[in-house]
Amino acid sequence: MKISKLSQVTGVPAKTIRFYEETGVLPPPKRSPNGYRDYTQEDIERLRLVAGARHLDLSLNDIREILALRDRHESPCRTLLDRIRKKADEVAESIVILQHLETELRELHALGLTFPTDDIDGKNCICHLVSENKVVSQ
Amino acid sequence: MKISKLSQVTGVPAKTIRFYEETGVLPPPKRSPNGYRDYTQEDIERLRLVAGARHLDLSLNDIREILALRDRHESPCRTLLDRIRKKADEVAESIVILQHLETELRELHALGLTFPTDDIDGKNCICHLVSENKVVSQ
DNA sequence: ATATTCCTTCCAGCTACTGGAATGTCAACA
DNA sequence: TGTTGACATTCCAGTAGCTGGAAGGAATAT
Repeated sequence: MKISKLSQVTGVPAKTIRFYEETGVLPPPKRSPNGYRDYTQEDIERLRLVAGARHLDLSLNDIREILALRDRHESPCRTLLDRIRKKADEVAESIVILQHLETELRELHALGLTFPTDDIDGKNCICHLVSENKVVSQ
Repeated sequence: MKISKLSQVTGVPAKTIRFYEETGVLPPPKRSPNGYRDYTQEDIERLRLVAGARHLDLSLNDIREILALRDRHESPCRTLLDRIRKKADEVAESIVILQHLETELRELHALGLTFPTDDIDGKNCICHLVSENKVVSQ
């Protein structure tokens, strides 16, 4: 199976497949006599696992580790579960940070709307607020 | 004022200050006879604006634009307000995406916990779920 | 004199791709 | 047979925003 076919069945761009190979996420596949990459059914499964894990926003480093376990015929399930939990925690943290950030942005925006926007040197200028430490909390 | 002082009063690492200069966010400052960068009060204000905007997660491109307006003695307040609103919208979007992701991760984790984690080839293996399209929704 | 700290420049690396150039291969069609 | 078009290959560079480190010069304290 050529790279375009693998790309099609997995939804992963060919560019990205080559990139995964180059960075050790996927093993170099056999080559056809013409030099084209020739993938097997196993490659599909492996790439599907990679794509699934990426969809969960696991890092390529995590994925490399998980696949390495698999290649040593150890079940990566425990490790994978750990990473998923850890990732969920990280995501939860990010959400909190972003919620604060959104609040801050909306408040600053609302405050800015009450100002004349052209007094570049005035204390009321939005630019001034942006450089204020009071506003730049956290 | 040397770079370490500017770094100290703004909280921006010296490395980052040099990086900002290199990438056109900050203008090259005067140099002392010994070749050291020599900053003024204005540089403090400018860097504070940059740091404040970065804290709001505005991009360096946005910030460069805003500062360019300022350097042309136009008030960047309207532009800045626009960017802040746009950024708030983007952040809101990210939050929704991350919330979905967290839900998915928690569900997958909970589901994974109910499986034997060692049947590497079994249908119940968490790895299998990760590569399933059903789970990889969105 | 020496030790320490600060300054300089430059180069490399991080994450996960993506775009593009230059070139090669293959199948179909006139 | 020639040519077109869709694929394939490699390699290089760029994205965002820094950060780390090496090699060397300069200022300060003991």
